[in-house]
Amino acid sequence: MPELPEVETVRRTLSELVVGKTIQSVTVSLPRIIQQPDDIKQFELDLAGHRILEMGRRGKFLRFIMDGVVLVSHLRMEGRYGLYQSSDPIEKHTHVIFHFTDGTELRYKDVRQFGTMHLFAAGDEFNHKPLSKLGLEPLDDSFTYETFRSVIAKRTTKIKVALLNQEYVVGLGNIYVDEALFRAGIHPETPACELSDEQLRKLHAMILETLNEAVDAGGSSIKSYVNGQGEMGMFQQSLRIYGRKDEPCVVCGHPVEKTVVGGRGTHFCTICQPLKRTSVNKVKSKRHTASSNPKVDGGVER
DNA sequence: AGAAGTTCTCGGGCGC
DNA sequence: TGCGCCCGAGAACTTC
Repeated sequence: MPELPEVETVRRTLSELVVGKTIQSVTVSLPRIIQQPDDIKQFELDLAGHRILEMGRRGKFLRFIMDGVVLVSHLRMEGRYGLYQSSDPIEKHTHVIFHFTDGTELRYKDVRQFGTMHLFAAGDEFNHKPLSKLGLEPLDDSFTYETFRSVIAKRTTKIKVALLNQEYVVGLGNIYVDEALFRAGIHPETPACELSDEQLRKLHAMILETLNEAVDAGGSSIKSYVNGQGEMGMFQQSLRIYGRKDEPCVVCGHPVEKTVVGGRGTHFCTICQPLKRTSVNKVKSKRHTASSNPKVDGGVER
């Protein structure tokens, strides 16, 4: 599925396509997509008559901000949105349709049926799952080296796994984690707590660089991802390590390796991203009271 | 057959 | 021993 750059691209596209439109009715043909409220009929009823004011994003979640309600949508692996005329034929794997008063409709398609939608009263969405426990927003001012280190540096898990955990930093998925680690020259299986200050700084910078470049390019398109207007993102051409198994490393020419880390296919270069077993553990300088959770929300409230 | 861009849940291990 | 945190494995589903 889309990671942050793809979701951001979809958000921008949907801003152009559906902001200002009023929902006349909603049709749900695959109930499992709707997580909140429990009752599908209630979901359909609660949305009818509402106007879309703005498109927001929190991590990989889209927010349809309406007058009084907010629809939180996650595309998971293969969810896609498209704007259609009501007369257009319904394509396969279309699970939710938002019928607008102007005769157009926004359709949600999802081959693997993993996507989710939650409906909340406006402003209440951040108080509940799935948005309540999300970590730092990497394109927000709150994503400084200091806040990044505060959530990552003490983790004993592999750095790739830590970066994929949305409770620490949001928006990174399998592609961009591999890309950022490659650019930073860090082996994906390095325990996060063994990274030097210098490595963490480099990693923080490369996460920003990779995500910003990808957003500017409109995201990547590995398989089924297409933005709201049906165009392919261009960043795929800029991927340096992801999907390049056995190809020569763009830096050193050594064949790119692929393994499994945290259950995910993982690409890396053994030369450019060495796994140091030396573990010259740097002393964790003054760690604050470990138990009192400093509540890192980095929320984009408003 | 196995893997595919994600996340949730469950259970075991570890430290306090 | 008990509790909480943390981590790894498996599951959710369809397609190629």
